[in-house]
Amino acid sequence: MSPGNRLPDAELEVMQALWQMEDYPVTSAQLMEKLAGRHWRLPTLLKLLSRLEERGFVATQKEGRTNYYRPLVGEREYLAAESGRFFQKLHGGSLPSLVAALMESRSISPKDVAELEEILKGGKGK
Amino acid sequence: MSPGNRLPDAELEVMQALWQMEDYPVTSAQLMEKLAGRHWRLPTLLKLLSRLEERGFVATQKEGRTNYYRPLVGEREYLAAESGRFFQKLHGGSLPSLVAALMESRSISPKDVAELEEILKGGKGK
DNA sequence: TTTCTCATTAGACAATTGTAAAATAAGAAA
DNA sequence: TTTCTTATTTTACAATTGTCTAATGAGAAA
Repeated sequence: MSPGNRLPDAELEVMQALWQMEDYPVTSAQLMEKLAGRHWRLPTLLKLLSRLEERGFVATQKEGRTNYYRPLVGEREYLAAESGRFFQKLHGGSLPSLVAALMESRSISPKDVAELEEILKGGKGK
Repeated sequence: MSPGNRLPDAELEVMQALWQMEDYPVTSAQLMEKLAGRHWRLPTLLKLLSRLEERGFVATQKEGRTNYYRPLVGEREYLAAESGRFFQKLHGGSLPSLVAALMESRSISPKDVAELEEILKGGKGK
């Protein structure tokens, strides 16, 4: 089944760190390192991981005192679901509306869009 | 100053209803009508409006017993800010990533993108 | 002017989120 | 086997959100 809901910001950050890992499973120590910038206390990260487990986003496997984590939901999968929701909710499914907003926020330029078009030419057309 | 933060879902819905109104100011009764589908109790809507006022999203002006509301933040403005945030946070500012996600969620087709390109040709280029 | 109506404001409350201090517990070290 | 370490789990808590019910209050109706 697909990711049903938006993740809270802090949990999303943990998932993003997890998705960046080279291989699985990983320990909380490895995640702490990747998330060093957040200056979280270890229990904070662990709590977020346990909530992510409840949500079905990560699987935990314990070996003695240590926990090993791996993602159950892929990044592509989550980005697709969440982007679709955002697109519908805020732009009513209008691509021109979305692109206009991104240009207005100076997030993209017309050139970006043109380049994108190039890439899509020859895509799995329909 | 620009809209600093993401609006909670319920408040966003109120703003969307407000943005759809023909002319301002409007009363809570008119908003209730536009939001009929939500089946909110009147105090619920009023509370959301008061929170939106605190945030600086709407201006309230009271005439005797009645309140009149008008948006202080425009839809374009909010969509630009929020879309930019979303784009950065989830896609790291990568348009290909965003478009791929939208295609994967079946929210758009390559044709949509092609049409968009048409529209942009002749845009305020650079 | 007394009372009724109904919009607005105040309170209230449970659920969610962000973050961490205190309590556990299972190996490691003595 | 006794004690120390330190990852994990429990608790805790304040802030935010979604929705209401109860309390107000200002015109309208009597």
